[in-house]
Amino acid sequence: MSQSAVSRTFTPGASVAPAMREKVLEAARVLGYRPNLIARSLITRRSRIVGVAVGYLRNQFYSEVLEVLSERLQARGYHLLLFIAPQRGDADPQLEEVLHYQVDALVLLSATLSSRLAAECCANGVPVVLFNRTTRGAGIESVTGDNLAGGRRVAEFLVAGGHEHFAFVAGLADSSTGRDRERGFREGLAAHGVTRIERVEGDYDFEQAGRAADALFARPQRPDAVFCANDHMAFAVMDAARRRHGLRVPEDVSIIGFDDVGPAHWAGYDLTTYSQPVGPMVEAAVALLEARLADSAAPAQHVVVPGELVVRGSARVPRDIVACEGRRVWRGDAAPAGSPSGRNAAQSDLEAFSPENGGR
Amino acid sequence: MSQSAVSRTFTPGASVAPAMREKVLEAARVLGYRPNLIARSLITRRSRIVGVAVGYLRNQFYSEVLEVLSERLQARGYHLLLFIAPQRGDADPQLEEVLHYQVDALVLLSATLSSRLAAECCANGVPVVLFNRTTRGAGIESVTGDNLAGGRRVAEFLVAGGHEHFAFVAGLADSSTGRDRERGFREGLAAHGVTRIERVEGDYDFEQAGRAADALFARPQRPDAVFCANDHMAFAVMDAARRRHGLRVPEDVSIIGFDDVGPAHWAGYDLTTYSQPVGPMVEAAVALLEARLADSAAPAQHVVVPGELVVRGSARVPRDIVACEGRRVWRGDAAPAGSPSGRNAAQSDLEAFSPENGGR
DNA sequence: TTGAAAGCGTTACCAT
DNA sequence: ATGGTAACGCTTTCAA
Repeated sequence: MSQSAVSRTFTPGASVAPAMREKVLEAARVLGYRPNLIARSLITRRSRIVGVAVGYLRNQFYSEVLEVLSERLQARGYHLLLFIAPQRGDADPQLEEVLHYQVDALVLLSATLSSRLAAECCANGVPVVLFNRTTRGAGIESVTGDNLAGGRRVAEFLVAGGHEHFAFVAGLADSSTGRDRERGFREGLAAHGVTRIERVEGDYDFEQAGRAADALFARPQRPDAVFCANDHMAFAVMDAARRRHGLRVPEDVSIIGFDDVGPAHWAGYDLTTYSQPVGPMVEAAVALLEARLADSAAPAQHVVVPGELVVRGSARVPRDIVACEGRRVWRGDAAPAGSPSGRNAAQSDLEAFSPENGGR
Repeated sequence: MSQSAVSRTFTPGASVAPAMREKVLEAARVLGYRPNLIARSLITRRSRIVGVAVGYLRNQFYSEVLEVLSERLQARGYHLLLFIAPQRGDADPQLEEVLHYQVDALVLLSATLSSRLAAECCANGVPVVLFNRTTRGAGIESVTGDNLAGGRRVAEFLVAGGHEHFAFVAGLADSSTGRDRERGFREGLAAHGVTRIERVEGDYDFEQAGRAADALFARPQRPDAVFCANDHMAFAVMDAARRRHGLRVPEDVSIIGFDDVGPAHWAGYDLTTYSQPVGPMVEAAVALLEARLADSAAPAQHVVVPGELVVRGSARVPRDIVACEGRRVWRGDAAPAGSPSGRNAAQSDLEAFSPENGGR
């Protein structure tokens, strides 16, 4: 039988007689033959490989995203060539190699990876999706959480909780995500006349955030409300507060993060945080990718996926907090329309405050 | 200029005149030309791609391994095609697709992935390295921590700490790793005449481990020493003990894990655990891979990388504990020869017990 | 429905 | 040192 027959057998929907099909399949079984996808991609000019670059996996947010992204992409028949940026030094030259594999698209999973490369890919006709980051450059898709609204809502919540001395643990300076969270936070506080905010740099790094917190808690006017640019740093800040400065959380100091990663609901931290819903964010990224792959002329979009304030035990709660479906919600000014409120919800879920559910 | 000239320009160490080299490079710059690694691999029959399959990334051990593995592989010019096994259902058919990309080797990063596929690859001449798992099947390389010794040492430590009622939170039944840890634990206890061990199934899953712990702590004879088959489950067990059963750790119950993942040293958990050193384990895996790639007839090896008991605050310590270089070590019976002990070490590092260093 | 032949971008080999 | 050409394993096009 001919090459063509074999090709058709392994091409879904090709016209091949059942008899021939069986013959080919049988021969393949005997010979241990597998179609070589690399050779295929040479002629079809589609590798069905998506390059994924990520800064670090220690921040669980990225592990979670990678896990879901991989699942969704695999479900659509894509495979994923992983690139993890080295700790120190410029990642670009190495990342560039990924492009040599003729990836169909590139997902940049990091608040900090260079956008020079993104622009270059884009110029070469390789769709790029920035995940958890934006850029001004045209033609580049991006998906982020609602950093601005999140920062603002955290500010509202902390003000309503009666806090007086505010601090912000920043990420990296060249991260649009961190900047937006900070801007939202500042705007939210400014709306209540608060302009003085202690600021330290955590660099999105656990150890560095711990040191920054040490400095913060040693200042003469110790803050009683700390907003961290992500959960990963918030854990370090909580460690510093409780273990090294003898502070009780939230009695002495309230700490709030951003992302709502897995460990945020672990009892050891029980972190109040603003969520970035991984499922919807990944779904948006994949949709953007497919749209672009189908029509390369489609205009680049920037999708903002809404999150919510997840009220747990690491921050003092305002008096008007309410229990709803086993969790605490705070309406504040910014609650979505139609969200439950008032006595009924509170009534029906009073057990929400039992220790099992995050009461403190 | 010819194709050959271009090829040589991009082949390190090929003989090409500087003038020609420049000419080619200049043309490439103008045209935006990049060598197509896919086409190259078609002829060289080496893709420089390593397939990496992993069960889940929520267990930080695997995120950490993936991060280091990626770094080491990239440093050697390999790239990594990632496959994450879906939560439910058989992963084999999907994983099989990875093989169609002509990967140079396959790393199975999971205590539970099927070994049928491993055998098949091996038959096709694709080297396979099992990471954190072994198999009886011949021809398959593997790297594990010292599960047996670890389990035994944990047993010794808990006995020396004066515990009386022991429990084991198991992983999955078809995991050689989990079985070895349990066997070591049982042997270690048996050496001291303890044969009664409460056993629950945690399935390597956070939620399941939490439920298992709930059952455990509700039993009439509550254990005062719990060994968990990995850290990931130990966190859940600690949460259950402290939050849902009002138990103090380690006063009421000692909890010990296995792996020494990042969060184990976070103050919220401060977990005593037996380490699996990620760096050396990955190094071993890569060495195995390269040896096999260089000489495909080399006999398969099974490398066991030694770990150590990392003494922190989640388990009651024996009286003969000693401070050494900022950390607590317990000599017990199993200490490596030449490890520091006695008054000098203890003396020189008394500050090891300050709060900053994990004292409790 | 099937087969023959061209061609995808590269390297290997052999001439020059 | 350089160029020509075959080959890698596949899909595509065209003819039968």
